[in-house]
Amino acid sequence: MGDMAAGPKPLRSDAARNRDKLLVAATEIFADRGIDAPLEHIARRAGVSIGTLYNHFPTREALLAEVLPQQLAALERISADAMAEPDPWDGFVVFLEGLFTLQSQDQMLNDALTQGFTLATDVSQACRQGSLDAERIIARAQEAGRLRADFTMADLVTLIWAMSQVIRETMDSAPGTWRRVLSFFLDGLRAEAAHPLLPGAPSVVTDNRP
Amino acid sequence: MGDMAAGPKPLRSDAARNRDKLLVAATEIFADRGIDAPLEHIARRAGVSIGTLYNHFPTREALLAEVLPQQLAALERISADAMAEPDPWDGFVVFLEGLFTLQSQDQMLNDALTQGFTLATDVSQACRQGSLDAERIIARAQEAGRLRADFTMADLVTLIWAMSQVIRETMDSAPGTWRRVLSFFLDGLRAEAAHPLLPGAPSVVTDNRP
DNA sequence: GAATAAGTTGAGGTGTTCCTCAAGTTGGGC
DNA sequence: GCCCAACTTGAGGAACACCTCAACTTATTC
Repeated sequence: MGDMAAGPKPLRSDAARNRDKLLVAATEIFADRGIDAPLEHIARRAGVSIGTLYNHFPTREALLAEVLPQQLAALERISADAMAEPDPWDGFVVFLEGLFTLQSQDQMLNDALTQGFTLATDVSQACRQGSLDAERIIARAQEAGRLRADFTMADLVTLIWAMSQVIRETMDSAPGTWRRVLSFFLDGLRAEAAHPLLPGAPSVVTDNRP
Repeated sequence: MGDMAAGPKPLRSDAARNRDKLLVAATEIFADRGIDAPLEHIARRAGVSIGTLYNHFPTREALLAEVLPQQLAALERISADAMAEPDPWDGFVVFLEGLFTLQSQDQMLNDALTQGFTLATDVSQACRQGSLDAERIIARAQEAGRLRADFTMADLVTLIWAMSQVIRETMDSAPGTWRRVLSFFLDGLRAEAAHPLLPGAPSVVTDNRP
């Protein structure tokens, strides 16, 4: 009764348990080894054979598609916090700080946002949602005359690329370095700091990734 | 007579030819495949067996140590140009533009500067020389009151990390993007743009790499 | 033009990760 | 308690990159 909409198939109890163990293991391993961590490590950590992993998740992307959105959800909370900030510039800053804090805590997220928008549909879907939020935060700060007018969504993507590397490189030796870089960068994003772009810099930004 | 100071050993003619072919091939392959390119590719491009490559260069680092400084030399010319610029700020900008132009033209250099000061002694030696030049350029711009006072050499290293990723990511799809990011960043580095750092940002910079 | 030291070769061993599949195990309905 | 579909297992094949070394080739010297 009522399992008409259950869709796929009910899993056997042991299979369900293994699936969960795999998801937990994947979350951990991906978080600190990054998105390219060997799947064998995940299977081992889950106490399960590699065959079982492939049984449940035929590709690495399938596994990521289950694990990533969970982390990506944190991003929505951050967007909300940012919009809740009364001052639009502060909101923009809160958003960036939150975003990079997440990235610095989770290598998977860092990789995902970098390599990224090139992943499984579920994932890029979540990214797209994040993009919309970001766009609103940017627009609000610009309308208030606080954020320089020529800053675009594509520039945010580029900034994410830049910071992802800084985070990767300093995570162990000097965590927090990214806050310093961000401070400098933010000072260049204030409306009153804006100078003409360097000659040769593209002024029309072809959207970086679809 | 007079080969007392010749040091190592005179190479046989064919060996010398092969060595040259290897260096040329390495320069090309490293430049567009990056520092981790398979050594087999280099041997093949040189028209020589993999054994011969290992014969001449026992490790990847040994090969890099011959090829990199050659490219790194371009950096010295850029430093010179920068110091020749009458305006200290312009000099600073010229230096950064030159540096990143090099990086965007040569994946090897990009990787080397990123991963980098962790390489063979010859290489890190050359880096150290570059560091000294950079330090002078920074100091000059700061003494003129143009570059914000809290910008350090370690921040330059961090900036290089950041830009290396931007360059890697946009090289094919949108080259020149790095100029846009640099424009924004520079606007944050002007003395008059300086605001207090974000809370949590390290204000004393432990030198990033030895 | 022989002799030989110098140099070259590439098949093959090592290690890593990917992924598959035939054989074995087990949950759960009867 | 039996049975079978569902699930698990891990050895092993494929791909790639590393590096070595015994057998071969060649430049040079006399």
